[in-house]
Amino acid sequence: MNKNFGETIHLDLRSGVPIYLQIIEQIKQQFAAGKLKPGDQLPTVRALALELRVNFNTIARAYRILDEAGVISTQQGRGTYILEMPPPEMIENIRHEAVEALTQRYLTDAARLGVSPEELTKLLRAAPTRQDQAADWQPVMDDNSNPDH
Amino acid sequence: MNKNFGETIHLDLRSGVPIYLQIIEQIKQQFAAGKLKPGDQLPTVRALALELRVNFNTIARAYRILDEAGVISTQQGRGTYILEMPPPEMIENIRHEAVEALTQRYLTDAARLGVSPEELTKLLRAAPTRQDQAADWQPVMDDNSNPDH
DNA sequence: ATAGGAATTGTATCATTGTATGATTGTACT
DNA sequence: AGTACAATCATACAATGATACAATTCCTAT
Repeated sequence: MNKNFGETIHLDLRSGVPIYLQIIEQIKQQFAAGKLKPGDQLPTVRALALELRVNFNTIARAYRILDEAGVISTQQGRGTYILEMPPPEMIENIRHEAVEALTQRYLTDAARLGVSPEELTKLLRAAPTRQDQAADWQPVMDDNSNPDH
Repeated sequence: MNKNFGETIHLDLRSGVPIYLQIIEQIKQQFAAGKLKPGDQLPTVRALALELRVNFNTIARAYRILDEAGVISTQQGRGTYILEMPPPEMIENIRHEAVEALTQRYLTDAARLGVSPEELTKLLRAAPTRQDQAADWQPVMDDNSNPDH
Protein backbone atom coordinates (compact mmCIF):
# COMPACT_ATOMS: atom_id res chain seq x y z
CA MET A 1 0.00 0.00 0.00
CA ASN A 2 2.13 3.05 -0.79
CA LYS A 3 4.70 2.24 1.78
CA ASN A 4 6.22 5.64 2.42
CA PHE A 5 3.41 7.74 1.22
CA GLY A 6 3.91 10.03 4.17
CA GLU A 7 7.23 11.14 2.81
CA THR A 8 5.49 12.51 -0.25
CA ILE A 9 3.40 14.89 1.84
CA HIS A 10 5.13 18.09 2.82
CA LEU A 11 3.56 20.16 5.55
CA ASP A 12 4.38 23.74 6.32
CA LEU A 13 3.21 24.38 9.84
CA ARG A 14 4.00 28.05 9.62
CA SER A 15 2.18 28.83 6.41
CA GLY A 16 -1.09 29.52 8.16
CA VAL A 17 -2.78 27.05 5.85
CA PRO A 18 -4.59 24.45 7.97
CA ILE A 19 -2.89 21.08 8.03
CA TYR A 20 -5.96 19.24 6.83
CA LEU A 21 -6.18 21.54 3.81
CA GLN A 22 -2.55 21.00 2.93
CA ILE A 23 -3.13 17.26 3.01
CA ILE A 24 -6.25 17.54 0.87
CA GLU A 25 -4.47 19.66 -1.70
CA GLN A 26 -1.51 17.36 -1.98
CA ILE A 27 -3.56 14.21 -2.25
CA LYS A 28 -5.61 15.82 -4.99
CA GLN A 29 -2.43 16.83 -6.76
CA GLN A 30 -1.01 13.36 -6.55
CA PHE A 31 -4.22 11.96 -7.89
CA ALA A 32 -4.36 14.45 -10.74
CA ALA A 33 -0.72 13.70 -11.49
CA GLY A 34 -1.36 10.00 -11.63
CA LYS A 35 0.79 9.16 -8.66
CA LEU A 36 -2.33 7.88 -6.95
CA LYS A 37 -4.44 5.57 -9.07
CA PRO A 38 -7.99 4.34 -8.64
CA GLY A 39 -8.06 1.49 -6.18
CA ASP A 40 -4.89 2.51 -4.42
CA GLN A 41 -5.11 2.26 -0.68
CA LEU A 42 -4.07 5.25 1.35
CA PRO A 43 -2.35 4.88 4.70
CA THR A 44 -4.60 4.52 7.71
CA VAL A 45 -5.42 7.71 9.50
CA ARG A 46 -3.21 6.67 12.39
CA ALA A 47 -0.26 5.61 10.26
CA LEU A 48 -0.22 8.80 8.24
CA ALA A 49 -0.74 10.86 11.37
CA LEU A 50 2.28 9.20 12.91
CA GLU A 51 4.44 9.89 9.89
CA LEU A 52 3.37 13.49 9.64
CA ARG A 53 3.49 13.99 13.41
CA VAL A 54 -0.04 15.19 13.53
CA ASN A 55 -3.16 14.12 15.34
CA PHE A 56 -4.98 11.37 13.50
CA ASN A 57 -8.22 13.32 13.68
CA THR A 58 -6.64 15.85 11.37
CA ILE A 59 -5.98 13.09 8.85
CA ALA A 60 -9.49 11.77 9.35
CA ARG A 61 -10.85 15.22 8.63
CA ALA A 62 -8.91 15.45 5.39
CA TYR A 63 -10.06 11.97 4.37
CA ARG A 64 -13.68 12.77 5.18
CA ILE A 65 -13.65 15.87 3.01
CA LEU A 66 -11.94 14.04 0.16
CA ASP A 67 -14.61 11.37 0.54
CA GLU A 68 -17.39 13.92 0.29
CA ALA A 69 -15.63 15.39 -2.74
CA GLY A 70 -15.77 11.99 -4.42
CA VAL A 71 -12.03 11.47 -4.59
CA ILE A 72 -11.63 8.65 -2.14
CA SER A 73 -13.73 6.08 -0.35
CA THR A 74 -13.34 5.71 3.40
CA GLN A 75 -14.76 2.63 5.02
CA GLN A 76 -14.81 2.10 8.73
CA GLY A 77 -12.85 -0.97 9.69
CA ARG A 78 -11.45 -1.41 6.19
CA GLY A 79 -9.40 1.57 5.17
CA THR A 80 -9.48 4.31 2.59
CA TYR A 81 -9.01 3.91 -1.12
CA ILE A 82 -8.87 6.07 -4.18
CA LEU A 83 -12.25 5.82 -5.85
CA GLU A 84 -12.58 3.38 -8.72
CA MET A 85 -14.76 5.50 -10.92
CA PRO A 86 -14.42 9.15 -10.17
CA PRO A 87 -16.82 11.34 -12.11
CA PRO A 88 -14.93 12.14 -15.32
CA GLU A 89 -15.67 15.84 -15.27
CA MET A 90 -14.29 15.96 -11.76
CA ILE A 91 -10.88 14.86 -12.92
CA GLU A 92 -10.34 17.91 -15.06
CA ASN A 93 -11.73 19.92 -12.20
CA ILE A 94 -9.29 18.48 -9.74
CA ARG A 95 -6.49 18.95 -12.19
CA HIS A 96 -7.25 22.63 -12.42
CA GLU A 97 -7.48 22.99 -8.68
CA ALA A 98 -4.23 21.11 -8.32
CA VAL A 99 -2.40 23.42 -10.66
CA GLU A 100 -3.79 26.47 -8.94
CA ALA A 101 -2.94 25.19 -5.48
CA LEU A 102 0.52 24.29 -6.68
CA THR A 103 1.03 27.77 -8.07
CA GLN A 104 -0.33 29.43 -5.00
CA ARG A 105 1.92 27.48 -2.72
CA TYR A 106 4.91 28.15 -4.94
CA LEU A 107 4.20 31.85 -4.73
CA THR A 108 3.74 32.00 -0.98
CA ASP A 109 6.75 29.80 -0.30
CA ALA A 110 8.84 31.98 -2.55
CA ALA A 111 7.45 35.13 -0.97
CA ARG A 112 8.49 33.81 2.42
CA LEU A 113 11.97 33.45 1.01
CA GLY A 114 11.83 37.02 -0.14
CA VAL A 115 11.63 36.28 -3.84
CA SER A 116 9.34 38.39 -5.99
CA PRO A 117 7.04 36.88 -8.62
CA GLU A 118 9.07 38.67 -11.27
CA GLU A 119 12.20 36.85 -10.26
CA LEU A 120 10.26 33.63 -10.31
CA THR A 121 9.28 34.00 -13.92
CA LYS A 122 12.92 34.51 -14.77
CA LEU A 123 13.82 31.42 -12.80
CA LEU A 124 11.17 29.42 -14.58
CA ARG A 125 12.52 30.32 -17.97
CA ALA A 126 16.07 29.69 -16.89
CA ALA A 127 15.35 26.37 -15.27
CA PRO A 128 16.13 23.20 -17.20
CA THR A 129 12.86 21.93 -18.56
CA ARG A 130 12.14 18.48 -17.28
CA GLN A 131 8.91 17.90 -19.05
CA ASP A 132 10.23 14.78 -20.64
CA GLN A 133 9.76 12.54 -17.69
CA ALA A 134 6.18 13.15 -16.85
CA ALA A 135 4.53 14.96 -19.65
CA ASP A 136 1.79 12.82 -20.98
CA TRP A 137 -0.53 10.65 -19.09
CA GLN A 138 -4.19 10.05 -19.05
CA PRO A 139 -6.28 9.17 -16.05
CA VAL A 140 -6.48 5.42 -16.38
CA MET A 141 -9.39 3.58 -14.92
CA ASP A 142 -8.09 0.11 -14.64
CA ASP A 143 -9.80 -2.29 -12.34
CA ASN A 144 -7.45 -4.49 -10.43
CA SER A 145 -7.84 -4.45 -6.68
CA ASN A 146 -11.35 -3.80 -5.61
CA PRO A 147 -11.90 -2.43 -2.13
CA ASP A 148 -15.50 -1.40 -2.31
CA HIS A 149 -18.55 -2.95 -3.75
CA MET B 1 6.61 23.06 28.92
CA ASN B 2 8.16 25.74 31.10
CA LYS B 3 6.00 24.97 34.05
CA ASN B 4 5.99 28.28 35.87
CA PHE B 5 7.00 30.45 33.03
CA GLY B 6 4.50 33.02 34.18
CA GLU B 7 6.53 33.69 37.29
CA THR B 8 9.44 34.79 35.15
CA ILE B 9 7.38 37.57 33.59
CA HIS B 10 7.13 40.67 35.70
CA LEU B 11 4.56 43.22 34.71
CA ASP B 12 4.46 46.78 35.89
CA LEU B 13 0.94 47.95 35.33
CA ARG B 14 1.78 51.46 36.40
CA SER B 15 4.70 51.99 34.12
CA GLY B 16 2.59 53.22 31.28
CA VAL B 17 4.23 50.65 29.03
CA PRO B 18 1.55 48.52 27.37
CA ILE B 19 1.27 45.05 28.80
CA TYR B 20 1.72 43.37 25.44
CA LEU B 21 4.94 45.29 24.91
CA GLN B 22 6.28 44.29 28.30
CA ILE B 23 5.57 40.67 27.48
CA ILE B 24 7.22 40.96 24.10
CA GLU B 25 10.31 42.54 25.57
CA GLN B 26 10.72 39.99 28.29
CA ILE B 27 10.25 37.04 26.02
CA LYS B 28 12.80 38.45 23.63
CA GLN B 29 15.19 38.97 26.52
CA GLN B 30 14.72 35.45 27.79
CA PHE B 31 15.36 34.13 24.33
CA ALA B 32 18.48 36.23 23.94
CA ALA B 33 19.66 35.04 27.35
CA GLY B 34 19.18 31.43 26.41
CA LYS B 35 16.45 30.78 28.94
CA LEU B 36 14.15 30.06 26.05
CA LYS B 37 15.56 27.69 23.48
CA PRO B 38 14.42 26.90 19.96
CA GLY B 39 11.61 24.41 20.06
CA ASP B 40 10.50 25.32 23.57
CA GLN B 41 6.79 25.57 23.95
CA LEU B 42 5.39 28.71 25.51
CA PRO B 43 2.33 28.61 27.75
CA THR B 44 -1.02 28.86 26.01
CA VAL B 45 -2.47 32.30 25.68
CA ARG B 46 -5.10 31.45 28.26
CA ALA B 47 -2.74 29.85 30.75
CA LEU B 48 -0.31 32.73 30.67
CA ALA B 49 -3.16 35.23 30.79
CA LEU B 50 -4.45 33.51 33.92
CA GLU B 51 -1.07 33.62 35.60
CA LEU B 52 -0.48 37.24 34.73
CA ARG B 53 -4.09 38.18 35.44
CA VAL B 54 -4.68 39.83 32.10
CA ASN B 55 -6.99 39.13 29.21
CA PHE B 56 -5.84 36.32 26.98
CA ASN B 57 -6.20 38.50 23.93
CA THR B 58 -3.38 40.61 25.25
CA ILE B 59 -1.16 37.56 25.36
CA ALA B 60 -2.36 36.60 21.90
CA ARG B 61 -1.40 40.02 20.67
CA ALA B 62 2.09 39.71 22.07
CA TYR B 63 2.44 36.24 20.56
CA ARG B 64 1.20 37.43 17.19
CA ILE B 65 3.74 40.23 17.06
CA LEU B 66 6.54 37.91 18.13
CA ASP B 67 5.40 35.55 15.40
CA GLU B 68 5.56 38.26 12.76
CA ALA B 69 8.98 39.20 14.08
CA GLY B 70 10.12 35.66 13.50
CA VAL B 71 10.82 34.85 17.12
CA ILE B 72 8.10 32.31 17.73
CA SER B 73 5.69 30.17 15.77
CA THR B 74 2.04 30.20 16.74
CA GLN B 75 -0.14 27.41 15.42
CA GLN B 76 -3.87 27.37 15.91
CA GLY B 77 -4.99 24.36 17.84
CA ARG B 78 -1.44 23.32 18.65
CA GLY B 79 0.36 25.96 20.65
CA THR B 80 3.23 28.41 20.31
CA TYR B 81 6.89 27.54 20.10
CA ILE B 82 10.21 29.27 19.96
CA LEU B 83 11.43 29.29 16.38
CA GLU B 84 14.55 27.66 15.11
CA MET B 85 16.53 30.46 13.56
CA PRO B 86 19.26 29.73 11.07
CA PRO B 87 22.61 31.48 11.55
CA PRO B 88 22.47 34.75 9.62
CA GLU B 89 25.43 33.96 7.43
CA MET B 90 23.72 30.80 6.23
CA ILE B 91 20.51 32.48 5.33
CA GLU B 92 21.57 33.63 1.90
CA ASN B 93 22.93 30.23 1.05
CA ILE B 94 19.91 28.40 2.26
CA ARG B 95 17.65 30.87 0.59
CA HIS B 96 19.24 30.35 -2.77
CA GLU B 97 19.10 26.60 -2.55
CA ALA B 98 15.57 26.70 -1.24
CA VAL B 99 14.34 28.84 -4.12
CA GLU B 100 15.95 26.57 -6.66
CA ALA B 101 14.55 23.47 -5.07
CA LEU B 102 11.17 25.12 -4.88
CA THR B 103 11.24 26.04 -8.54
CA GLN B 104 12.43 22.64 -9.61
CA ARG B 105 9.70 20.92 -7.69
CA TYR B 106 7.10 23.29 -9.05
CA LEU B 107 8.20 22.57 -12.59
CA THR B 108 8.21 18.81 -12.26
CA ASP B 109 4.92 18.75 -10.39
CA ALA B 110 3.31 20.97 -12.97
CA ALA B 111 4.76 18.95 -15.80
CA ARG B 112 3.27 15.90 -14.20
CA LEU B 113 -0.04 17.69 -14.36
CA GLY B 114 0.49 18.34 -18.02
CA VAL B 115 1.14 22.06 -17.76
CA SER B 116 3.87 23.60 -19.86
CA PRO B 117 6.36 26.13 -18.47
CA GLU B 118 4.91 28.73 -20.81
CA GLU B 119 1.50 28.31 -19.25
CA LEU B 120 3.06 28.53 -15.83
CA THR B 121 4.53 31.94 -16.46
CA LYS B 122 1.09 33.08 -17.48
CA LEU B 123 -0.37 31.59 -14.33
CA LEU B 124 2.20 33.32 -12.19
CA ARG B 125 1.35 36.69 -13.60
CA ALA B 126 -2.34 36.03 -13.31
CA ALA B 127 -2.21 34.70 -9.78
CA PRO B 128 -3.33 36.97 -6.96
CA THR B 129 -0.18 38.19 -5.30
CA ARG B 130 -0.15 37.25 -1.67
CA GLN B 131 3.12 38.85 -0.77
CA ASP B 132 1.50 40.99 1.88
CA GLN B 133 1.62 38.41 4.59
CA ALA B 134 5.13 37.22 4.15
CA ALA B 135 7.14 39.97 5.65
CA ASP B 136 10.72 40.86 5.98
CA TRP B 137 12.88 38.13 7.35
CA GLN B 138 13.49 34.58 6.24
CA PRO B 139 12.73 31.79 8.64
CA VAL B 140 13.78 28.92 6.39
CA MET B 141 13.38 26.07 8.71
CA ASP B 142 11.78 22.80 8.08
CA ASP B 143 8.82 21.82 10.06
CA ASN B 144 9.68 18.53 11.64
CA SER B 145 12.42 20.01 13.69
CA ASN B 146 10.46 22.07 16.08
CA PRO B 147 7.29 22.06 17.92
CA ASP B 148 5.82 18.71 18.36
CA HIS B 149 6.66 15.60 20.25
C1' DA C 1 -15.01 -24.87 9.44
C1' DT C 2 -16.33 -21.85 12.67
C1' DA C 3 -17.36 -19.18 16.96
C1' DG C 4 -15.42 -15.67 19.48
C1' DG C 5 -12.22 -12.42 20.99
C1' DA C 6 -8.26 -9.37 19.84
C1' DA C 7 -6.53 -6.12 16.64
C1' DT C 8 -7.23 -2.64 13.29
C1' DT C 9 -9.93 0.54 10.91
C1' DG C 10 -12.72 4.92 10.59
C1' DT C 11 -16.30 7.86 13.51
C1' DA C 12 -18.29 10.84 17.02
C1' DT C 13 -17.88 14.08 20.60
C1' DC C 14 -15.91 17.23 23.32
C1' DA C 15 -11.78 19.74 25.21
C1' DT C 16 -8.00 22.78 24.10
C1' DT C 17 -5.54 25.81 21.23
C1' DG C 18 -5.00 30.19 18.62
C1' DT C 19 -7.87 33.79 15.59
C1' DA C 20 -11.13 37.44 14.24
C1' DT C 21 -13.97 41.19 15.24
C1' DG C 22 -16.06 44.51 17.57
C1' DA C 23 -17.12 46.82 22.21
C1' DT C 24 -15.22 49.05 26.16
C1' DT C 25 -11.86 51.61 28.75
C1' DG C 26 -8.32 54.94 29.46
C1' DT C 27 -5.45 58.85 28.13
C1' DA C 28 -3.97 62.87 25.68
C1' DC C 29 -5.08 66.78 23.25
C1' DT C 30 -8.25 70.52 21.65
C1' DA D 1 -16.85 68.54 27.51
C1' DG D 2 -15.53 66.44 23.22
C1' DT D 3 -12.68 63.88 20.10
C1' DA D 4 -9.35 60.61 18.70
C1' DC D 5 -6.55 56.94 19.40
C1' DA D 6 -4.41 52.99 21.55
C1' DA D 7 -4.88 49.23 24.82
C1' DT D 8 -7.63 45.95 26.75
C1' DC D 9 -11.58 43.00 27.09
C1' DA D 10 -15.72 39.98 25.60
C1' DT D 11 -17.53 36.90 22.50
C1' DA D 12 -17.86 33.85 18.84
C1' DC D 13 -15.24 30.94 15.85
C1' DA D 14 -11.83 27.64 13.47
C1' DA D 15 -8.12 24.14 13.85
C1' DT D 16 -6.18 20.59 16.39
C1' DG D 17 -5.97 17.12 20.12
C1' DA D 18 -7.71 13.36 23.41
C1' DT D 19 -10.85 9.83 24.33
C1' DA D 20 -14.31 6.58 23.75
C1' DC D 21 -16.88 4.07 20.31
C1' DA D 22 -18.47 1.13 16.19
C1' DA D 23 -17.50 -1.67 12.04
C1' DT D 24 -14.54 -4.80 9.96
C1' DT D 25 -10.87 -8.00 9.66
C1' DC D 26 -7.78 -11.42 11.51
C1' DC D 27 -6.37 -15.07 14.24
C1' DT D 28 -6.85 -18.85 17.27
C1' DA D 29 -8.97 -22.58 19.90
C1' DT D 30 -12.03 -25.90 19.30
